Amino acid sequence: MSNAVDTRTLEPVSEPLTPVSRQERKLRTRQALLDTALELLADRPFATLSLREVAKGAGIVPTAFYRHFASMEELGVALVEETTRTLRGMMRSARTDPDTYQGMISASVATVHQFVRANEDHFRFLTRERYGGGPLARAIGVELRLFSGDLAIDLARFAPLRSWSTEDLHMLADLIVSVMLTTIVELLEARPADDAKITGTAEKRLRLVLLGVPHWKSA
Amino acid sequence: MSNAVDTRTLEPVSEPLTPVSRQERKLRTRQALLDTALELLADRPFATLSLREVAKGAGIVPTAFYRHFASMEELGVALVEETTRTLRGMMRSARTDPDTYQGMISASVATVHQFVRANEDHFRFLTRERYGGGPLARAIGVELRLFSGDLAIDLARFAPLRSWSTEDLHMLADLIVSVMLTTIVELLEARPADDAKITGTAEKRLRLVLLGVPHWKSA
DNA sequence: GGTTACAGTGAACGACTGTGCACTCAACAG
DNA sequence: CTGTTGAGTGCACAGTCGTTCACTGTAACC
Repeated sequence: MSNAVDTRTLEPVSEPLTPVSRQERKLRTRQALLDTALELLADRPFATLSLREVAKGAGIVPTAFYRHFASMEELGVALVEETTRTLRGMMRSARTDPDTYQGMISASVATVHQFVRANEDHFRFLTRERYGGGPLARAIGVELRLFSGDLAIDLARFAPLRSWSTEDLHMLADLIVSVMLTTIVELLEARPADDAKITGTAEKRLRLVLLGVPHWKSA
Repeated sequence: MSNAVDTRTLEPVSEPLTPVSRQERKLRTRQALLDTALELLADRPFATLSLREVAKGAGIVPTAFYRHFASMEELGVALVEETTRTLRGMMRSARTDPDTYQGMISASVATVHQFVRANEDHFRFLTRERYGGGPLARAIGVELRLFSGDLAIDLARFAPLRSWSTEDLHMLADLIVSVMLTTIVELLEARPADDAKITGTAEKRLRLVLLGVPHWKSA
């Protein structure tokens, strides 16, 4: 019930009695840059971030930014990688033994719910930039396709889907991913009080989709 | 096969022999502002547009912009209204007599395809800003919910859906809308050569969803 | 212990931003 | 015909932006 991944590490609690090595300091400022960027991104698109404010938020002077990234776009790519790790963690966590449909559905929705609430910034960034255009959207698109591909492979292990063509499996996986993305956006837009209703609807949608599976003919 | 809506009217072909009234000139510059904005938005989010470049594109000086909109945000809202008209036109065009599922599915997908290709800028703007945050995303969200509500009412007329609760009807409508949105994004990201494949997949997804309908129990 | 590598500094640049203000000049109302 | 209205102009302003360059101080290396 608590295998969420939290990457927030803004400040170490203890003073650096250990004088902290040089490269560790560097890594720390790099992470501070990523963290403040993600924080600022809570309510605006990436393209409106300025190098200067990210640097200021991380506590360094603007020009020092270049010691870590060649440009804001490069930071954006790093951000995609970081948030993508969360996504993969979620997938790993949701992978379950071929059980009943209903069990799989509610477990998956619960996992999504839990990861979204534990890493709101990451998912906000991902869903916001997914359709935002530019290189970030493309990078996220690639990642989501990989994700969907993995899901297709997982689905192939279920008995009723053994006979499906890989094309149809991908179609189903994409459908499920798009339902999940919709759910994620709904969660991010709502107050946590409405979580139960949203996850309930999500489960219904997935049930309806999977209800068609036994009657599918590829035509 | 050609009831698409094209709002592009950058320049009138004929010289204004009719001296054009004052308010008509004003409307024309206003439209020029909206048109250039939409054009610039083809490959970047709205938040990165500057008042100055929109004004320049419309052929007026920056300060004259304020004769038409109090701020860029107000122009954005007007843009949402404009693109939303296209969306409603699409819905009107897709409304069809309760026929076979398959007929309804392919007709709807064809309508979406046709409208997207005829108004790429509008749909690009809508899908880009839908998740972009800020007041525009909220305005678009409201509009999409209306759209989904209308669809739910239409769905209620189909025999197999007569007995469904309104809640479940909304769930189904949302599901269909999200499939359609996914399809729209795919169309906008792909070259027109791949249109057939994309619409084919879209039809499959809808077929699968509707296949579950007869077996649905709200549970 | 002397030297080097390098994260971070601070001033400066040219370009671009939104907005205020006084203006022009043609369509309109009386 | 005369006076008013208002879309569009031109200048000016105070900020912010990304990026340059020469610099400082210290951890790491031989």
